[in-house]
Amino acid sequence: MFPGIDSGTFAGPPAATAVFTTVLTEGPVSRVALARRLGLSSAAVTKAARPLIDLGYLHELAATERSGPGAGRPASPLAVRAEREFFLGVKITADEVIGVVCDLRAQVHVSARRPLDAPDVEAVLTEVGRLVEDLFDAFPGDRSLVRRLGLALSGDIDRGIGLVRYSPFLHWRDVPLGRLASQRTGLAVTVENDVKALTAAEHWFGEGVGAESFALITVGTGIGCGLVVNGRLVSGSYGVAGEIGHLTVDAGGPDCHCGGRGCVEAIAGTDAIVTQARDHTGRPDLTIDEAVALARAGHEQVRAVFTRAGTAIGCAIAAVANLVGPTRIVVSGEGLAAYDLFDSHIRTSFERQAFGAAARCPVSIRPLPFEEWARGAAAVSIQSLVVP
Amino acid sequence: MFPGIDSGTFAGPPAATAVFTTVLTEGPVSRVALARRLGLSSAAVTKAARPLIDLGYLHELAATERSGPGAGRPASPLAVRAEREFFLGVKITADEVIGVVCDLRAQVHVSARRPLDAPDVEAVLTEVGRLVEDLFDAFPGDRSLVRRLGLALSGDIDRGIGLVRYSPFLHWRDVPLGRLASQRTGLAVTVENDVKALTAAEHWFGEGVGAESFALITVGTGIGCGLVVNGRLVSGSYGVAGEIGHLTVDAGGPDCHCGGRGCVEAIAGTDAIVTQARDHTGRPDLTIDEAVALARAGHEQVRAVFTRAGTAIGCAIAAVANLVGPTRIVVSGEGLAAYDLFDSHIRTSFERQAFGAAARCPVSIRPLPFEEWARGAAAVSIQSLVVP
DNA sequence: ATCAATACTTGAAGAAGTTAAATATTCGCC
DNA sequence: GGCGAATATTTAACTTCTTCAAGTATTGAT
Repeated sequence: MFPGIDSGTFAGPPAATAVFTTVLTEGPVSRVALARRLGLSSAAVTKAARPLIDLGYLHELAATERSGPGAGRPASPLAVRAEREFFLGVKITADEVIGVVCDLRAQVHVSARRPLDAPDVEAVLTEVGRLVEDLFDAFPGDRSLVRRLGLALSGDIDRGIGLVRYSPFLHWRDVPLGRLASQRTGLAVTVENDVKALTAAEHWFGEGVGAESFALITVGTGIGCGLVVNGRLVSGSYGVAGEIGHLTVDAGGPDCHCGGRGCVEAIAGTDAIVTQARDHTGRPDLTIDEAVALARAGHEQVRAVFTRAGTAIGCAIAAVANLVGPTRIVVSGEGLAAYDLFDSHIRTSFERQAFGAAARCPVSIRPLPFEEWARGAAAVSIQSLVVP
Repeated sequence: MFPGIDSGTFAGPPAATAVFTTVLTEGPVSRVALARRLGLSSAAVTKAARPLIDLGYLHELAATERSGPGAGRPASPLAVRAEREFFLGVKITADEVIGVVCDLRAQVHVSARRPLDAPDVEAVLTEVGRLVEDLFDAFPGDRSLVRRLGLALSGDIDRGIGLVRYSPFLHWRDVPLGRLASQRTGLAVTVENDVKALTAAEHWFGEGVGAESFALITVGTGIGCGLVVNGRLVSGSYGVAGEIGHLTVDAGGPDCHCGGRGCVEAIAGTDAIVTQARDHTGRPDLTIDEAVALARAGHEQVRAVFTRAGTAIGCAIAAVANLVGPTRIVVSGEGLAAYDLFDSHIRTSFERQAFGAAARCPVSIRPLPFEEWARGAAAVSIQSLVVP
């Protein structure tokens, strides 16, 4: 029924899957609360939970809080035994691979990175293999508790079969990365688009928990978007989804390499910001960090570049909110290291452009440590354990 | 188990619902094909289908085509008995109510309309009541086969409880239209936003059949969008979804009443087209029909207005395609009566703006008879029978 | 006529969930 | 300290739905 450590996937009756997923994502919950939440009888929850407890995936917490006004038996909340199993997550970029080891609750225990010099399949597999070894070496726990590896990279990915359909930055087409990495490492491998992986992580373990629908906007060199609608990740039929980088947001904006004009990416992408800051300072070698420093120091024109970028991002978010109406929105990415320069402008612009009540949608804005991408990959791997 | 004509909702075991929905939407299918399609055993399909046949909702068709290479018992495809039950659908606009009677397959049998002079709740209920009477009078079949009424109107609607949260054009807030109309007519009433209703109709009975995800763009006075993602209609958390009218699509476009500039609606909305045509002809009383006639007759500048509108619509579609990646797209609405003036420009612009393979997404463009809106309402009513 | 192929049906067996009753644990109150 | 009300969990009998395996039905090809 439920798998021992050796069996491949984790398939059980629907109720068991629902119970496990809910406990995993929504923290310790009593059986009665689970029953209410999932529309099951409490008897069904008891039965579904037992094998999960026997296998060590769940355990009972000591009763803590008193519930009602007066009396009653205290609940014994079910919680995930986070250290029952560990998961590897690796993000592949053009010039390095970044990896983490996470527990069942997607907490990072170990991380590592390796440079990547050639983008060919063999080189990537080799470096991923070495990175996995590094992670295993650094991992203090029992190796046999690690059976799964998630890979995340930018591009058109078929998660179901672990196929990289097309990766522009690696120049790959139709590479069966899942199968290859599995042969190389001996682990069960999942492959997912990086933005979608991050969205999945946020959906199960971050701010998206409990939201019927939400949107994750990533700001960096490019501007991306991951969507969850009706509780499910949006995949897109033709390998395309969440492409918001080339939405027009500023009628009088700069030309974009896509051929359009005033695209978000041409205003708020990291490269665009650097280019604009260089123009305004006359320093052709200005870096993004220097631009941030200048803006913080009060350089009017450079500051205006960030203001404009924040406004552009706000417009893009509003477009997403108007179209799909998410319950909440998270804005994240390396590009938000200069968070303080963006925050208020993103919000103001969003609220002005959002339609009616959509403006009330909570928006979280926060920078994203680079390891988060790898954690996203691990999160997908965790999902693949629960919902194969 | 399954309802006789008197019982309220149509709730059965999951397999029965799945079988009925599939036969309803995907035409005659054999039991074996259903089993494969739904991941059930053929025994389960047989058992699920029996009560549906007994109740007259399904029937067996004569075997028609030979299947495989040589031999085998021919299939007896299951089909919906379309005239087993009929459904009323009514679209409410600012100045009239339009109604239809549809069969189970959403084929229109009767239609009617009545003017509406006051937009207050009482007046609308009265006219809807009269329209229902008109439809009943004109309906040639047995009245007892009609038990359900769908209402569709623009605005923020809670379909679940039949509540009109906010309707700008009627100036309504929190009107429990479902309950009121049910009391008035004695029918089971569903209420849905008009664009979503049309999307639902297209999803079950139109070009959206079988598509995991698709988008319906309506072009008229406003520009709207209905979405189906992962097989489910997108509702939006704050009463907002599918608002694409104010996407910026033309950097140098005209000002829009929303405060922005170059919005789709300010370029391709019916009012915007008329305004532009008036400017170009110097005739302040020009109607939309006259503008269409002029364009068809070759009036350069007026023609250019339509070209520009088509281009703007194409941009908007591309934005939707890039964000959610639908399997297919339908562009429709009264505004496309001048279909021939738009078609190629919409396509060209869409293909230019769509990202990568998304440009391959099939786009259907066609005008929409006004009764289709009422049919959409009826379709929601049909859905409410099957999936309460 | 017989065989192979395919479609459908049947009845026994099994899985998953429900209801109702029993058990467990607490609080407030005497 | 004991008792009753309140809440949580478990147990056991039962219901429902589904599959499995074996049979029946119907056809084309030989």
